[in-house]
Amino acid sequence: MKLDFSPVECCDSVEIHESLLKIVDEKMPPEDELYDLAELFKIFGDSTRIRILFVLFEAEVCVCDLARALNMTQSAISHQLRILKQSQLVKSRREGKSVFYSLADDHVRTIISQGLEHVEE
Amino acid sequence: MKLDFSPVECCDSVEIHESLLKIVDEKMPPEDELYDLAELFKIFGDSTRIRILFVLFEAEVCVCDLARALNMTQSAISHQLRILKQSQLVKSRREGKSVFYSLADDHVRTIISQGLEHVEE
DNA sequence: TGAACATATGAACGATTGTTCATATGATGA
DNA sequence: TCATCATATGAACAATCGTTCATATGTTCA
Repeated sequence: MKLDFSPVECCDSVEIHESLLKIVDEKMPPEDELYDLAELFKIFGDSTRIRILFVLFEAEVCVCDLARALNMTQSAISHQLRILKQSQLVKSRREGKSVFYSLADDHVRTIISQGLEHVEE
Repeated sequence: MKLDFSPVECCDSVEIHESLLKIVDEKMPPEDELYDLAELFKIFGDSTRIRILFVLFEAEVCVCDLARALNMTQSAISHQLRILKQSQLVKSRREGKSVFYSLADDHVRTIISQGLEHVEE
């Protein structure tokens, strides 16, 4: 990440450059928020997790059923559920031997359906 | 991905299992759509690309200014812009030696701000 | 308590990702 | 045409990711 603010600007427009820095300063969310945001979208960036979420949109489901419904191993699903839970997109509840997972809040639904709209057009 | 639909069901509730498969069949978007959706969110799952998009929310900018504003190499930015363009989140326009990038549509804004809401709470 | 079942988790693996470096392409103006 | 500036891109690298396998933890019931 080498940077050279030499007196001779590239794009030869110092003004645009200045106003750009102003934009970055004023409108760009703080570093940690950007990081969290990217981290959130990263969660949605895997089709296994998306499929899990689509199931949870409709019902509270235990790990074993989730695995069979999505045709994947229990371990793979469990690992992904852990990631979803750590990101607080999903919550769990134990009932006997089983653990039932459900959506943590309805925000997820909105984000995913916005994404779907973009993809479907 | 070995799966064993033995007669003895785990979670011992065949009914829930059946209704789950119904959900998956009826409510789950088709395979390729899920893939595209994950692919879309993957794009947002990197803070460099998010920062680029935040700048483009405010202005049409050339690669060189983008690189300086975000304090990154021209090459790194160019690579990411290519990804953003391939996903049709961003469009470009040549003006002399420079290439100016801008948002392809306002859908992006909505998706990102939904994400921000979730992160900020 | 011990067998059986449901879930969680650590290590290991191949696959994918983002950046860097070097260089190619494209445009301008002398 | 040549030098220069702006951008694009291919190869290489370390880092991260998702799955599998083996196994640990937790719960129930006999």
